[in-house]
Amino acid sequence: MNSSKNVTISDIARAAGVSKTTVSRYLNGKFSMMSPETRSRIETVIRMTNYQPNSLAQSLRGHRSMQIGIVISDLVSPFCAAMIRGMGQPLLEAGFIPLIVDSKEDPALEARLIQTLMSRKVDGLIVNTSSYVNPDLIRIACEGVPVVLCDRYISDYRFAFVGSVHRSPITRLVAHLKEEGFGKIGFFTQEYRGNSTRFIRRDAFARALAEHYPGDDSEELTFVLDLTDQSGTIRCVEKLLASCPGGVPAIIAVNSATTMHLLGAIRAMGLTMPRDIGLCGPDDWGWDQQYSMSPLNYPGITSFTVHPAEIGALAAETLLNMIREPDREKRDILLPSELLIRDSTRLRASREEEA
Amino acid sequence: MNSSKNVTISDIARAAGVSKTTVSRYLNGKFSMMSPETRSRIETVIRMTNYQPNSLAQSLRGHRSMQIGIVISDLVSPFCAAMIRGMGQPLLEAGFIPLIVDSKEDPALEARLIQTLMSRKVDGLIVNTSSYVNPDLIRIACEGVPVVLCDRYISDYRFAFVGSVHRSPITRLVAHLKEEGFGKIGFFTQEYRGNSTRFIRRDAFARALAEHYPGDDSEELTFVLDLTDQSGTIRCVEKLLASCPGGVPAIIAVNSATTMHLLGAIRAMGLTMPRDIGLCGPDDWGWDQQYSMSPLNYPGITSFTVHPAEIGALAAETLLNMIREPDREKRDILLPSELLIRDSTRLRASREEEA
DNA sequence: TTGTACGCGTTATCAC
DNA sequence: GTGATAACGCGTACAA
Repeated sequence: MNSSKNVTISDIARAAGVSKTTVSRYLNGKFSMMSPETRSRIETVIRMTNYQPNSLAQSLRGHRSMQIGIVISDLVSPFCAAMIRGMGQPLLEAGFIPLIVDSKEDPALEARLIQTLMSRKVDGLIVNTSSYVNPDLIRIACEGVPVVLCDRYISDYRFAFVGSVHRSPITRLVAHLKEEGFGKIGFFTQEYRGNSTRFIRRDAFARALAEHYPGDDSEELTFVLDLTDQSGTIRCVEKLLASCPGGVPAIIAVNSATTMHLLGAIRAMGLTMPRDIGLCGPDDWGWDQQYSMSPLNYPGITSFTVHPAEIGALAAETLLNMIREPDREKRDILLPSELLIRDSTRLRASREEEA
Repeated sequence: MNSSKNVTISDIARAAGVSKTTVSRYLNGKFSMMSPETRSRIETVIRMTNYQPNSLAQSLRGHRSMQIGIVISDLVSPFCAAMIRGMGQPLLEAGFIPLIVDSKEDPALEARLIQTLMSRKVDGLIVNTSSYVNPDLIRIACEGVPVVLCDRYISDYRFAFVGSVHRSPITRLVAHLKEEGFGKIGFFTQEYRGNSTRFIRRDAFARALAEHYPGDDSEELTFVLDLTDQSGTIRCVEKLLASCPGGVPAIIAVNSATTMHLLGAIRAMGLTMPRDIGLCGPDDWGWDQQYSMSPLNYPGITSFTVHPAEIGALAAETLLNMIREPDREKRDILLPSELLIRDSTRLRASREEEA
């Protein structure tokens, strides 16, 4: 959008010797309403000038901006990046352009950004929220703007939601670790209050522990890490090891960032997996699908699949449906997960090998 | 932007008992042009309705969309994600909103996306290109739309450019490896033609090799990998090992994705660093700054710093300057890099330890 | 200090 | 088949 004069529909009309109306009809494919020769005249002029209609004017006139606001909690996380990529295709194909903003896990910033998007007149909102309470968002939804929540949800309101199954993979992981003979399981997490995903995973851990390790206290075995503090993490791992004398403990990491972090800690401590300690967690980043030889694969780390790109794509499609048919009932979509057992938790096999 | 009637400037005017003009003045902070009481009346009404001006109409009227197009080559790469994050702050603070699109390293898609952005009337373009030739982009720049290239450049035209120093870090790396006593250096890269960054790094390797390893052929020692083919990579590593009988070879990886990939391969082959092989490369992802214990740190991998977020921020600021002062001369900005020597290439120290 | 009237580039309605 | 014309919501000469 520049100071230099842009070619408009009137210019085309004048050059083709027709009226704006006819050009507009041409642009919207109403070819049956004009003679073949005017059609081709217009076509030629448009070709020559490579004219493109001003979508701002179209939006103003048509009351639809064809813009979708996307609020993401942490753009640099591979999980979020993959979700965003997943959203792009369906939106662009439907003629919408995403306005992507990054709240950096800051609820206050998130609120401001949502305001910004609203004043830009977006036709809908996909929110991967940093908040757990967000009255503004609820108000917006009530005012009739289609909103889809993505991966994380908010209390006090039933939004359309697309995410992953979080509970059952953790449950199966605990059962698997028990079966392999691990003596103790620690759940290593980032701060999990105010984050529905972490909260559910940690809750699933607590319940599974009660079933498979009846004596253990899930409070004591939940370690809340600061991913920038390496020595703190090492102390937590040491504590877990000390709590399991004569046995081998295992770690369930709450997400991939924590897994990577622990991978570093375990190597720094000179521990061998699974002989000294087990490690497993979600593959939130979808790296299993993308890279054949990520650090998650060698040495193989037991994980369960998450599908961020698919979540994003489904969220976008859900939103598009809401825009097309506003009164359709909304239904949550939860993507299933698959367990991938790898060496980092194959304790029995490793023992047999040594014997 | 919904079917339900939105509150407009006329509504505010009517409610406050003034004209649209006065409200408009209020919105643009021209308080000196109205009496204190009308000002407060307007303020009240706007509060009550939480009215926000329609930015579409503002843009149409003012010939500035306050939108910046961002074309990224690979959104899911941590490097690109960090660049985008860096752009966000300056743009939003200046009142612009980024329209982010992902070309997925596809030049044809890139061209289409740029068209889309132009028809959305963006006020400027930041392009992290997937092409090496792009006449459309050159045409757009010539038509007066401000364009900044980011990290990668295009042939045949002098765009404003923000990127990293690529040549000297590789040179210093080769010198370092020579000094440590590595017998051979292999340059492991993804396809590097049509990618200015990879091309420069590989060229720097060739020149440095000629200086420090006069006999070696840089052609033979350049290995072009497919990051989805693990066995192919392993064969390349084996070839490098075989070419260095009685000595220890080292690998320079062209980027972080390749480094991660090689890390997996080396572990899968059961090799120990630096005893059996050396490994180093750029930290394109800025993980050194972000995570205290990334897999790059344990075991420590020698790397040189790259600053994607800073590149993004500087690119955004450069573009804003171009918008504000169109005729200012454009100057390339190249961010410096720092070498971080870690265990993966400390061959001498490792030998002394063993002795 | 305040208001009127026009134009930004489109599309939809209605008339020819 | 084609074309005036009136919106869409806002900013700004110009007038009062």
